[in-house]
Amino acid sequence: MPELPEVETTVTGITPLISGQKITNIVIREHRLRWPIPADLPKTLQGQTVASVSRRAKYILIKFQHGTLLIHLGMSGSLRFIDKDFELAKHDHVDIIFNNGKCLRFRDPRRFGAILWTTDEVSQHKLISHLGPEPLQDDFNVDYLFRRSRKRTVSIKQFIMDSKIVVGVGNIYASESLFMAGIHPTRATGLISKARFQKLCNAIKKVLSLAITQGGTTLKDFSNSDGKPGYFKQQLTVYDRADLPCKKCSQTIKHITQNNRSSYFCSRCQR
DNA sequence: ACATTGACCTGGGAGC
DNA sequence: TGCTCCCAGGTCAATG
Repeated sequence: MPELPEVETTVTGITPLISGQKITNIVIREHRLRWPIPADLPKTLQGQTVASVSRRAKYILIKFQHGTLLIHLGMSGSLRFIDKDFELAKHDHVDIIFNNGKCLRFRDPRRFGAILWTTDEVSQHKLISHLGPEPLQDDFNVDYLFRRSRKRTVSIKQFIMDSKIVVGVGNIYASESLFMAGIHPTRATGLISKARFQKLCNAIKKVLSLAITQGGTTLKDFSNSDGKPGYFKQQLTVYDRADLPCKKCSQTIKHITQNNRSSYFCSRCQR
């Protein structure tokens, strides 16, 4: 269930557990993810020590002396830190095994995720180089957002979900942020005032950082066999609340489809 | 450069 | 029970 907060939580969770640990082996049971897992990955990483763990957009970056492992969780991926002999489940595609008997296990039923190796500077990587700023950093601000928005005809929801504009705003948090900012999801991006972009920018930062806080409490135990699906559901103000009353004004929440993705909004609170 | 659409996968739930 | 259909938290590649 990975949006940015889930990825961030995963990174914070596994960092102290795998940093400085030496890989003894990598077991790949299924190579066919979004792109094939490199067949020589076990050979590449055997005996190597984890130098650092970080995140860029929704990519988990595990750095070694001579390169970086890029992991993306796609729609249904997860990483768990467990004993290497922990019972295998369906869709447990990859084990990264450490010399302390522990294991980072990648599970991904839909196989939209990715595990790739690069020896280049990560920021130059094909999947990373075109990405926009991180939403929680200072270069994502109203001036930037307003400048990029001019002459754009797409709806504001599509715009904030465009990773070239800003990374990490997935379908849930797009709806949530637009509600908080009081902006209708179909509104044409190029016609929105700077004042409203200020609200939107603040909302995106607020919604994501709040969700990260929540994720940190519910997913903190990475040795558990299972994550907790829907943990954020109680916090949602509009997402997946079609036909339910708006938490602010009681108006019925509406559901529409934009570019084949669900959008939820309150037609009274959002204009 | 921008906008739109299809593609990649499996699983779960609704409806019959 | 079982079938079909639809939906799902992502994002790249191809096309106009």
